Amino acid sequence: MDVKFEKPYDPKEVEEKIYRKWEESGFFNPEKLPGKREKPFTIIMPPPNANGHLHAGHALFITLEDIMTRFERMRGKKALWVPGADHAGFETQIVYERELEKQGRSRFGMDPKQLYDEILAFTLENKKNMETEVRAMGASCDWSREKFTLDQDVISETQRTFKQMYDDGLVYRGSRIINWCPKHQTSLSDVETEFKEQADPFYYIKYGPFTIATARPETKFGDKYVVMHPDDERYKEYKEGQKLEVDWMNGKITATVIKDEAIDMAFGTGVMTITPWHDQTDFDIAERHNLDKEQIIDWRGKLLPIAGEFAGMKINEARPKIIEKLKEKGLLIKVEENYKHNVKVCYKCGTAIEPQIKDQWFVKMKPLAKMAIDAVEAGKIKFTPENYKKIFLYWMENTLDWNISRQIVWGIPIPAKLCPKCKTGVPDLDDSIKTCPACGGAAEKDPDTFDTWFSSGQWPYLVLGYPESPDFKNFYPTDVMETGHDLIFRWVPRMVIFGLYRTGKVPFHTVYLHGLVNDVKGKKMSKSKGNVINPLELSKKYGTDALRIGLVVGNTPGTDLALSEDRIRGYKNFANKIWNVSRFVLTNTEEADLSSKPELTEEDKKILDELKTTVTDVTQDMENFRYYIAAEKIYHYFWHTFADKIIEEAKNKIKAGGAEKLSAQWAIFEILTTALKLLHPFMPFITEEIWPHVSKPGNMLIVEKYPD
RNA sequence: GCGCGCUUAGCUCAGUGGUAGAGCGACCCGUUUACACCGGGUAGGUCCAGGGUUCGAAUCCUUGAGCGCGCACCA
Repeated sequence: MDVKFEKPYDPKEVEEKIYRKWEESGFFNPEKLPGKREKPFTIIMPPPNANGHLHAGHALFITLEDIMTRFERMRGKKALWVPGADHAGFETQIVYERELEKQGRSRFGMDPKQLYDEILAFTLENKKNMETEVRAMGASCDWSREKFTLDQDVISETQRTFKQMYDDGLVYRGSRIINWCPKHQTSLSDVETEFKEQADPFYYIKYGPFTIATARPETKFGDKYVVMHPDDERYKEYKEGQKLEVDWMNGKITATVIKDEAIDMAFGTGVMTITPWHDQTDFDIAERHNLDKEQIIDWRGKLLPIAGEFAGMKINEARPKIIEKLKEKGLLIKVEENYKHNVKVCYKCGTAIEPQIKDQWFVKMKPLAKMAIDAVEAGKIKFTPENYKKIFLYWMENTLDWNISRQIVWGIPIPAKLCPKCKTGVPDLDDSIKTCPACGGAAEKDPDTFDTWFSSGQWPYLVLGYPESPDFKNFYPTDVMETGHDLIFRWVPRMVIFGLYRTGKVPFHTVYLHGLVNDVKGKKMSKSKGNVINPLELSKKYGTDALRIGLVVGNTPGTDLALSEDRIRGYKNFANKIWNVSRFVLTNTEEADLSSKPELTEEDKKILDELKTTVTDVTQDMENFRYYIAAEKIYHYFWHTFADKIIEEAKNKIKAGGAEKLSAQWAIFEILTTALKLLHPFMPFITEEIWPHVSKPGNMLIVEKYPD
């Protein structure tokens, strides 16, 4: 045995070399694994965005998924972990727009083709960085199967899904209220918006015989319907459909009385006027009563000619002027300052969302959600932690139709033709439709792209080459979907829905949701706060193994982690401990003949029984996704039982010589090799580095059999 | 408003019916060749509060308080 270890352990020298060794071995590819392996174990990696560098959250998910993969590989499964890269539509386009801004350019007015090509080049560059960083984390994923979300087969299959859903009546073209971001000039789905609490003045305005209240006077120019609850005694003299002459912002108008139960009698005066074009509730009321809808604010957030002298003004500029005018006209009754309400904003830029009516493609969610609910209730998908099942079901039961059109170039084109005349839209996969099937007019290509989640929701089966590839037959459904708990709404339900819809099977059997990685104070990391911890730096400073186990120990699924450097430093010391224990064991067993099991002392038998108990215990935790506790148990056993007690006592036994010595040598050697195997999923580099010294040169721990 | 969590040692958090745990930090002692990236030891907790179930509750039930998160609404 060769015991020429340097001291202390230096991860820098080891990690790259070991990773290369793994890649050259081919063992990341399940087909190249040694031995007969029947059962597959599959994880599809949530593809990191190819628009920047890895952050701490990536480091955590790579570690967890690598632990799962390495564990199952060592247990003799055909382990497959497929890496990917996400073009990340809207997100990447925003990142690139910032780049453009820095150069004094803007995407608006740019030729779409040129913009697309520039973003593509930018993305491919970042993709390379991202891949290098995933490797640096020790990910044992099969690079030969890597997929990019804009690979041609992914695009084609995504587009086919769209067509199929249209044919099945699950996708429709609709003129409905959507979330419009005036800065980014695109519509957004509900999960791409957030609510921000804001304090604004609340204006009480005279509207004929009524008083209405609003925080948004600038939308009120076209309000010609006044709505109250049918049971409201205060207004029972007014009848549905009754017309009233009202002196309004820009002169006299005719208002119509509408009765609708959506009105909250207790709120404000119990009367409101509606702006169907710019408000969901108002839109719904207008739909129910078949009322006119008129656009007041344009796509850039400026007032239209209906606003009279205010036309062309931005909302914030117009508002005080409008209030001034209302005052002059004697229409302003009172102002309540500091009215707190929630404003919907774009989740990326924080700009107030302007609801608008727009012709878009929508997915009818109810029937799809039903399939997902049934699958989960039938136990076909399990959640870790379990309470996310409730959250999943709750969301699924309350889902709304999903707008999948985006007015950005960076994405998968919606394969459809639109008729500018009659607004009809039809899918067209092979660009063969030239005239509108409804009115015969010239059909134009839909310039929009899909919401990223429309394609990434199909990721599990697209990655495996659905429907033709043998990989799909061999590895689908996958075993685990491991992702952040913030994606429980954005991503997980869509994968379940699409998986069931297109393949008839759930895409995965287990959903493991990790928490967010926050800074040491538990605050969310963000560039603007300057509290971002770069995992690559930690890896360089303390070693990847230390980073990995530091991210996992005590980190229960679903719970956010406050990451401190101290924590990682502690595990660097542990790596060094492993190193030194290995040196000790090797130097003290070097001349011993351990080719066959010697007669063991009673005490050593007991020690080895205890090892077995630990193995069983840890294995059970591993099988049940309790990595946070498994890691801690191995750590504790290795350091405070093995190193502090067993080895300390072994020193005397070795000195004593004879049978006692040989027994002790056998025991410590056995414990070391077993412990290295248990540790390998968590700390793959150092354990792999040591392995040839305790095994035969050339043997690799990555494919050793997990102890039992 | 609805939903989901959390509240345990100075800090970060495990534990989830049977005499309170870890890491980090603090304090004291110790350089016996695997390791000072170390070893030995010490201090520190009415396990948020009240009520209940139980032989026994940090753990189960119930009420309440505080905190966090998600969803929805807000004319």
